Amino acid sequence: MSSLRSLDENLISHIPPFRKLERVDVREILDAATPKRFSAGQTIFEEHETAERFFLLLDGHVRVIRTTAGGDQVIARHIVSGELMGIAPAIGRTTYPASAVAIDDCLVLFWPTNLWSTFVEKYEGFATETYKTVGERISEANNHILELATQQVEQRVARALMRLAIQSSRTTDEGMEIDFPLTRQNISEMTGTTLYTVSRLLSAWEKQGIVTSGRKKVVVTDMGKLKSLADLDPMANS
Amino acid sequence: MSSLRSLDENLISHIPPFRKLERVDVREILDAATPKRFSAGQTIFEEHETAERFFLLLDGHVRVIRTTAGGDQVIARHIVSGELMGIAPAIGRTTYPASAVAIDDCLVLFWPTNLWSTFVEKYEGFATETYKTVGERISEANNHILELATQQVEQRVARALMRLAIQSSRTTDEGMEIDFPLTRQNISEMTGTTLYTVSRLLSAWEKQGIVTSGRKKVVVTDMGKLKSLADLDPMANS
DNA sequence: CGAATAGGTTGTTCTAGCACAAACTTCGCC
DNA sequence: GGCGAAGTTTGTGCTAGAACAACCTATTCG
Repeated sequence: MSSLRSLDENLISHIPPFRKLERVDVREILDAATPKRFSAGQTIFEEHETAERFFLLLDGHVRVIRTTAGGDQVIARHIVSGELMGIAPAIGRTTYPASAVAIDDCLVLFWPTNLWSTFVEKYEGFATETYKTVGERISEANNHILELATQQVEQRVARALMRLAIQSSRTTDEGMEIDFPLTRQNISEMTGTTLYTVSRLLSAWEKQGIVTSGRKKVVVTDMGKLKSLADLDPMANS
Repeated sequence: MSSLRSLDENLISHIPPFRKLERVDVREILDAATPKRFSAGQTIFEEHETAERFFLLLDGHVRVIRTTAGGDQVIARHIVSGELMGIAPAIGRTTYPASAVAIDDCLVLFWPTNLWSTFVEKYEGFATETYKTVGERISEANNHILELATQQVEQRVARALMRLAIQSSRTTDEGMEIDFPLTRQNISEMTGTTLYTVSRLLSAWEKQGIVTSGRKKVVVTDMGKLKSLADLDPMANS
């Protein structure tokens, strides 16, 4: 009760889907929300499971994962604070299309799925903003397809690191440090390659001063060079 | 005028987004629509172009294409009759995310984009149905990513053909014939490989009685075998 | 504190499938 | 009815990157 009351309106009032709302509406939405903590490694929801809730990540990082029949894992995306997740109802699904696991300790709010339609009808701008989010995720997915179909492993890994650095890093004196634990294996699951190849690439890049990396840690020290690797056209050898 | 009046309500009344509508509503929607023909090879809309219209394909087949900076093409999906396309407004975009070209002669209806919000508000079930469509396309895209990241070329091509055969084929005495012109090059652009590799695969499969193929033509003669190729787990060699 | 475990590196081998080349077939069209 | 363009086949390299193996280094936890 007291923990519910303690949810501050500023927590969510700046987040896109809620940005255009009146203070009272935000209050209402918060009152309907349940906050929950997940510790690193915990599963927030599972692929194929009935989507009984949708979530807003307030703090921490979440990995969205799909698994093949053969047991291979693919990391579809990373969710950072301020993003909605598990929004199956938005796209007419009753079931989650992927699993979500907490990378570090996370704080989320969640609502029962049946409230989705209420939100969409009642709160001006909520629908448009979330559909914009959906649209962005479609574009991301399509770009990912384009990359997998046309680019070399080196470029794909370069792009993946660039995106992560832009999406979720802190700037240190070394450069842009990706601010959640990230293994070679993780990177390989984002790019459709093997942890060995990623390891070799990182080693090579470290020698060229493009990145610094350690156990579960990657720092981009020269974004310019990384970008030029990502943009390299493999066909342009004329 | 007379061509407009000639649009029959049965044309669209059975199509998911319109299925739940009253006859009058269907009439209204048809009256707002412009019909247009495209001949084989014509571009219906182009990637990055401002999305001024959304379309319903009434007859024919459309290829949805994305092009990389390096000039490579990727076929994102095929649209068959009865499907909406160019629905950028549904996902909060003002611009088309891909190009659409007519594979054979096509008949489409289109509406100005600004009618989208009217449709969503005014017609019960239109929103839910279209968001379901959006959801299906997201799933498709994610499956495609999974495939590209984890499967061998042979499986990807097998799957692509399976899907096409299911989605758009006529049954002849030979088997399921994909009912629009489809080249080796096209298949390679759907699966992220080269036309040479596709050609070799088709030749091999033809010898095994799985497919029959000719110029711009593919017939699946043994869906069961094709499916077992698609499902083959490359890791399962123990 | 020391063993177990998770993560990382690097060498070696091997092959799927790309690249390029060349010839063949089918089709549309003047 | 024959020419050119578009589509297909097949052969011959060749290499990116997967697979496997072995070893190393942090971390964690009893």
